[in-house]
Amino acid sequence: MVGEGGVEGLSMRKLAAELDVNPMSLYHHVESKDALLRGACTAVAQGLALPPDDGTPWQEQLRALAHAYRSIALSHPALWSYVNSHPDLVEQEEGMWVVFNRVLVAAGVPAAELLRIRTVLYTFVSGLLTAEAVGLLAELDPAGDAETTFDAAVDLILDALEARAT
Amino acid sequence: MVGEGGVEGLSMRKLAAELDVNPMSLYHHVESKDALLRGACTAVAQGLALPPDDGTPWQEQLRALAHAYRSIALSHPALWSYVNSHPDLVEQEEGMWVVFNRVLVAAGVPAAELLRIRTVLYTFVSGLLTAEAVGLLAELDPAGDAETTFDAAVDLILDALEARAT
DNA sequence: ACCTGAACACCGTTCAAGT
DNA sequence: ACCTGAACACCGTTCAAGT
Repeated sequence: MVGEGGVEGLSMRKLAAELDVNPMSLYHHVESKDALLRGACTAVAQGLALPPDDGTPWQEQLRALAHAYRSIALSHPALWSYVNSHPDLVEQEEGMWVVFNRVLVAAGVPAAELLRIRTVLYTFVSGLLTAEAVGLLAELDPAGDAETTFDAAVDLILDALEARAT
Repeated sequence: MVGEGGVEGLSMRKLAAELDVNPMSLYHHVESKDALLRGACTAVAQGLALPPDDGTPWQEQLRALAHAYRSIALSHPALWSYVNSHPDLVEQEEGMWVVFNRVLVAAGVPAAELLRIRTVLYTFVSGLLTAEAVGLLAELDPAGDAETTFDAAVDLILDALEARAT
């Protein structure tokens, strides 16, 4: 909500100015700039629309999870890149990891490899979204449409998982 | 070389202090802090060991390229994360993209999909390396070894490419 | 309990002045 | 051609003092 403007141009002083208040008054409601950003991150993370555990095939659920994640990530690119450089914040996304596990198990990933595969797939998607958020995607594939590229990426992951299951 | 110490704690003033010189003297040799960082980035990028075009199978060449990239990326994590948020710097890695193209063509990727596949694979690997550089990898998969995780990731990509080729 | 002004220790960068 | 000091417009944060 605050970082809506630019990227990381948020400053306590500007924020205070926008709120018509003394910069130092902020420190009565938040411990530090980092604490404020963390709060904002967990707030937007709440908006992640996790696919329910109905009977739909795992492929569809994985696709749904990926798109839900893309949706919130790109809704606040600045905050998301902040999350991505703060491991503890990523790990804190409890619900997501639970759903991710469930889907991968359904996909036939053996328990011994679950953590590794999950981590690899998460960082893969995370890398693509970072590229999109930062404008790298448009630079590397100017003719391509971001959404279809994302779909292609998810397809590629599904291919790999299915190849691995057999 | 300069950013060896921490992450982005490099400041023109500290750098000048370390060089026992007036902070403002630096601006006679470099246009700005950004220009300096760009210079450093292209300097380390020179060290990328591209796999030669001998007859070795594309799988091996792709693996070699991936590991070479990981090697320079992790040798200067701070600079690399700087590169990753500056699309023009990424694109500038001419030689790498040429080799990447050659390998993907050898892997049977049709010309029409080359750019998209290449972009997706690059951002995938980039995401994993970012996770490793920032400590996210260790947090998400504490028991895992970073190198074997990277190998697994490359294997997954090879699986997907092979599945796609048939 | 909340707010405030002054202050501290930093930034990147400009610019006029020196050698 | 190179260096320099002072200055500008910023940061996040502390702290003593106010209401």
